[in-house]
Amino acid sequence: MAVAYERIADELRAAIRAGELKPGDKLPAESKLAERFRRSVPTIREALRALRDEGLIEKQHGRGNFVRRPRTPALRSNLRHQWEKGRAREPLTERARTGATEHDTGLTVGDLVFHASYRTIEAHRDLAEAFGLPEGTTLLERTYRTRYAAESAPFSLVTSYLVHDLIARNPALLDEANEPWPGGSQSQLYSVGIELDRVEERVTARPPTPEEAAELELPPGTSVLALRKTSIDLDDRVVDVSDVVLPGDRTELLFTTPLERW
Amino acid sequence: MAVAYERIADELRAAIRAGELKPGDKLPAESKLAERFRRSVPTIREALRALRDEGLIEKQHGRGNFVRRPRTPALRSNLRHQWEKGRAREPLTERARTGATEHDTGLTVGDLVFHASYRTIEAHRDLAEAFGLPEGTTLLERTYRTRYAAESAPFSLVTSYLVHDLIARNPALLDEANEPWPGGSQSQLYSVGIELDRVEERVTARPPTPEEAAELELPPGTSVLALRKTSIDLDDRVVDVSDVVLPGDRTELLFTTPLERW
DNA sequence: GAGTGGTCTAGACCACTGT
DNA sequence: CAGTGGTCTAGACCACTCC
Repeated sequence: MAVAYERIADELRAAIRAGELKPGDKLPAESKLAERFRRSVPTIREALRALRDEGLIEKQHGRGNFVRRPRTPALRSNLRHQWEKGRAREPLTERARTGATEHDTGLTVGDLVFHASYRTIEAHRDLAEAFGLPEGTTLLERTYRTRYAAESAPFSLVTSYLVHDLIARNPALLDEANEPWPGGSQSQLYSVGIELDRVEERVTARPPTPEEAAELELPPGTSVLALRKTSIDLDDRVVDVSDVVLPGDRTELLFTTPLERW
Repeated sequence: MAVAYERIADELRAAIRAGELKPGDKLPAESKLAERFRRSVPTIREALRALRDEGLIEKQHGRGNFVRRPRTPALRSNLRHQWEKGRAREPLTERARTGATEHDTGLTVGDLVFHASYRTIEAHRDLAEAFGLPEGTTLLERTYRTRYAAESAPFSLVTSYLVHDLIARNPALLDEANEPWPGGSQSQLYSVGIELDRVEERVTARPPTPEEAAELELPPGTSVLALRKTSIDLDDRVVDVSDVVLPGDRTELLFTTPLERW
């Protein structure tokens, strides 16, 4: 114990928690801290790295080290699924007005930039299990990015899988040029006669891969929420599996569980 | 670009992803890697740190660097809330048989070790907002730890808040010596005439604080799930607010959203 | 150009693991 | 004891930001 960089990190952490250093404040230069604590610069940097890994500070090359501001999180509620289900059978003009993300965020369609790309793949083991189908089943893989028009980073990375044979009845569903499909996935499934019974979402947290960190513009010292959404129809078939990666520091998932009366 | 430690990390990462280095495998010693890549040891360590921060490898002092094995996650389903509600009014003997965690995990009561401590506090702003009550309202703060008998680290850190005046009618609720209360929180609330209408859970992900990392025995390069559970009764009152911290690498949250029929 | 953080070196010494 | 990772030094040079 009593390792130098830990003592330094403890002291700075205490100052931040006590509010002596407020969000947005600049820390003294690394060379100044080295003088103050009578340690070499690399040792100071070790302490600062620990604080960065906790999400407490942010390093800005050429500018300094700053106390990080907590992010205001975007909300994603599971009520969106019921809302989307109600939307799915509405006339096109109504559906086109706004989507589930707009419903969650209170934004309008013009605030968001949307991109999708499709390809067909064969189910590997993980996906085959999720669908309850044999390995090698043909799937349609759809990759989605949505971002605020004013920001460069998308707020989620979505990969959705559909069983090719289930949706091939409506060829429009196989063409990415038809995205964004007004009314969302449930409307697409409705066009081939599928109605959802329930949605299951599995949530875990982990550090981002370098690819995810780059695409979501995540600073070091942040986590992602990994969400696997499984949509199940009235016949208990899994009709859609979606993997969603969300930045942990700017996303809040809200799940409401209604309870039956006594 | 083309920074030395990034190239080295990329090469090792590719080897792990390709399966050339399998989970549990030992990497070459840092000094060997330094020779192989013709770089100094600190540079190698920088690359290894990046891989550790991604959760790909694990450092073991005096032994070596190892490819990390994926953890098998414990499941926590929101169906537990309805299950607990049904349980709350059962006779004591029935309630004592098993709790919600046992329901989720399939374990029996003897597999788990439980600890609780109580104290009264005054609501600060964050909590007052969550309850929709004035700041300074007296709350009962309950801190819970549950762990597998065979493991030393708890699998969750739970802090629950109840409005003191709402539950004071039953003095047994104010004494931590009565924990674990058979049937859980909903049974406790039932003893003062409260029935829940719904449960709301807000989920975010972030790196652990050093205190959380120590208590949950989290290795560096892991994230936690931070869950705030709000219990709302039939009169739309918030009757319980619980903050739950779960290790991201060994927890999976499952939320099922049933949908109304067309 | 001054100030600041980013990368890297070459090596010392300590602490832990296993034989 | 040998092997390995953990901490730390003192300094060089590069890259970015801002005046």
